[in-house]
Amino acid sequence: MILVVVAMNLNFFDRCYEIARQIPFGRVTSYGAIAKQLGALKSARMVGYAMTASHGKDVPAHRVVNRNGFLTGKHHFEGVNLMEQLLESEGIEVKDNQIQNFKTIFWDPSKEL
DNA sequence: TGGTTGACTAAGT
DNA sequence: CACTTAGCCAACC
Repeated sequence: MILVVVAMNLNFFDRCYEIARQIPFGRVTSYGAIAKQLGALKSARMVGYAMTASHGKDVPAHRVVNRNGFLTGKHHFEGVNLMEQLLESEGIEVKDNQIQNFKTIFWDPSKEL
């Protein structure tokens, strides 16, 4: 068994990326929802942390916000407006750091994946 | 190498 | 209803 790594499940971070990558265009989800899908509801923090390390990867981190729809991670993007702009370019309305109609465009990975 | 920190959240006081 | 505690765990100092 040389390739133990192959059989190894993806790391927590990588799993976060896998989920985040599947968020549909124009939809958003929360850290907690992703964590829940990973079977680690109480590890929502790690999801957010994973997003911090998601730079350079194919992860639409801007579609992931906290459970209130607030853009708590906007300061981790290049410029405080980038995250907001990306969302708005997808038809998502953002006001005062909060996603409007969050409940409506919320994408629940545990239900729609 | 141990303590602090953080893009979170739910439950308790 | 505002504030605190607890759980999670990698990165950083």
